[in-house]
Amino acid sequence: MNNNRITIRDVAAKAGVSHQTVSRVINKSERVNEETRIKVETAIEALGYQPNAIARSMAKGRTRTLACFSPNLTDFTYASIIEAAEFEARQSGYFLMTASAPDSATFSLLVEQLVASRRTEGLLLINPFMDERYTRLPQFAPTVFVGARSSQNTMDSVFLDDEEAGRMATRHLLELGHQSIAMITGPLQEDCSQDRKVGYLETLQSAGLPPNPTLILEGDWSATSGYQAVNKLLAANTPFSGIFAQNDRMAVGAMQALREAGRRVPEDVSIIGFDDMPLASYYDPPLTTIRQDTFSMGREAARLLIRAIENPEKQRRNLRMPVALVLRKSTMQCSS
Amino acid sequence: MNNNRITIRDVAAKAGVSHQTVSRVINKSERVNEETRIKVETAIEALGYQPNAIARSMAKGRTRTLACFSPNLTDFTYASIIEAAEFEARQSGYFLMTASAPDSATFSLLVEQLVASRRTEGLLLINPFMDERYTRLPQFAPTVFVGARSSQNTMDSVFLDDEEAGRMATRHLLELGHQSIAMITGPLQEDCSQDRKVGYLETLQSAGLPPNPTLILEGDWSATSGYQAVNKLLAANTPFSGIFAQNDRMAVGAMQALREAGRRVPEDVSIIGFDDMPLASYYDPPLTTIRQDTFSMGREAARLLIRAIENPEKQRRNLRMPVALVLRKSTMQCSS
DNA sequence: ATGAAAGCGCTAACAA
DNA sequence: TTGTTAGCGCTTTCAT
Repeated sequence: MNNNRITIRDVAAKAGVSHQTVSRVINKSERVNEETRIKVETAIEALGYQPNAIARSMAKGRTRTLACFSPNLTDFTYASIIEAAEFEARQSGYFLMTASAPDSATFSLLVEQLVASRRTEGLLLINPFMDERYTRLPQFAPTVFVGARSSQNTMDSVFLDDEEAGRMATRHLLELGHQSIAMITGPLQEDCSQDRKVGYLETLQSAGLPPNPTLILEGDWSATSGYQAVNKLLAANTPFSGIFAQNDRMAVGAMQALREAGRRVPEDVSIIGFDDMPLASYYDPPLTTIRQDTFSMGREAARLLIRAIENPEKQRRNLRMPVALVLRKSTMQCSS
Repeated sequence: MNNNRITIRDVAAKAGVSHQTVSRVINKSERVNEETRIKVETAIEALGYQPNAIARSMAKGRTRTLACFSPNLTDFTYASIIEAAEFEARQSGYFLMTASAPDSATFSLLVEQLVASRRTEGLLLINPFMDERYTRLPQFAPTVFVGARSSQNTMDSVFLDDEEAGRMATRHLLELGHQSIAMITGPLQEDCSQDRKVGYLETLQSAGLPPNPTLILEGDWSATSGYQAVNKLLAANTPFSGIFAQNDRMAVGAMQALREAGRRVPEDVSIIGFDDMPLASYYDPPLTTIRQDTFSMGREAARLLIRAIENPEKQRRNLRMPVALVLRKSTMQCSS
């Protein structure tokens, strides 16, 4: 591994110019004579010279690298946001260091090693809900929240219109004639779970329906938790003809439990999910759901972060992203 | 954004020592007196000093950063490998720059910007099947293939035992009495599709069954392609009672097509998938499949890469990872 | 055990 | 237009 340890000076020597001129060429500076530029480019080609990005970062004090932390990299929602952010960042010449931070200890360590150490110039924080995270945020690098509002005005954020989403899902079931609508929430310490719940409660209230606490169950986003929630619901013997699951995985778990209990979807129970995950339309029945545009979220988050890095004087923004109802076959007119 | 532009020299001044001594302290060098160490640590604490990783990289010629490219970041298989690799890398003090390289132009650019530029010390290449990629590999940094054998001995690789997987799936259907077994492959330019096909053909042959070309359909891993493949199969009017889909998404698409055609799974047609994707057990019926251990793959890939970086003299390895049959409800005894 | 000097490969600022 | 001189913040000699 002799490496292409060819430096700007080797090129300079070969081309018979100063290393600075080489620097001007690789930086596409205007102030360089056509002839010398060609000489330099020839030398670069001949030697196979590649600029050293670390030395460049060192000299310029900029790494053009962003950090991106999320609870994990496998949930489709996260992965999709990251993919979009990476794509958008690259358009602007930035790269992404990704890491999963399942707990706050890991998170703090990552902030120190990737952000405080100046390896990266900013942080994209996906689902920054948990525990003491908020207190461990980077001190000197801009941060963008994805999936949660930033409470202060010191930070950008991109998040869903979760209240409206909760209203939308609930309204859909109401319009189909359902009166007893159960809801399976995500972990209630997460803003989005709370907001969707608010939308649900509001909509029931507007319809003059009192909320029934036994119809509200807390899940943890997993299919298993949706499955268990429905079993609990069935055991409670409270009648219900509709379910609003705050994500598709829990909806799928719920469908499984209903199937096992001999309740048909949608004939006996209508169910609406959230996310529009891949293959949501391949379940039996295809899942009616609320779609979020993860691509736009990732893209906007990256844009905001780069803007915060390059124009720190501009005001921070909080982008509320729209959601959409996707009608498929898991909901229908209430028959009871 | 005044930044914590506190340098080693500020700390040195505050502690009344040379900057070199500070360097020794932060590098946990033995050769430093207890008292001075405490003085320095106090100064570090007081000033909130954070070592600059870029300057460190510059001086040491090492970035402790790995690049990881995959066709995308959202396919569960890829995401899961990346997550595991990132986790493993971090255990050894390495970080990961991830990027999706959907085509070879992007790939070449990324190799240049992330690897040739020495931002990263090695490359993890997930599914390096396509086009001219092989010719654009990094010249001076070690590379590990994930999901394909490296043909030369100059590179590590981690891949599935795809032939055995193909045999396993086919044997399972044969043992259930199925004689007409269709197969939906992935893109045939990918090694794994080819290898799984070889396993399928071998197993049929051992059973004395001649392969039927109309029963072999090429998909592109998408659910839609599985759906279309089955429709083509039905249109061809060739009888079949079993399907081996080379991934779960295509299996799910296939189930959809069968459902629409009024064929029951597994009563009329048994179907086995591949991957054991999340929620595979939540379909109706729960999907029998071949499981791959993506976590181990990512972990081993990262280990191999770090080994190649730190011990380049050691021989490259090609790890063939085992797969396992996961029995669920989408296959049953052949009734015809 | 500690310090001084040199240098990693580049860019910025100033001269020529 | 080009070259020279200084760093960027750290580590690595080599002295002391």
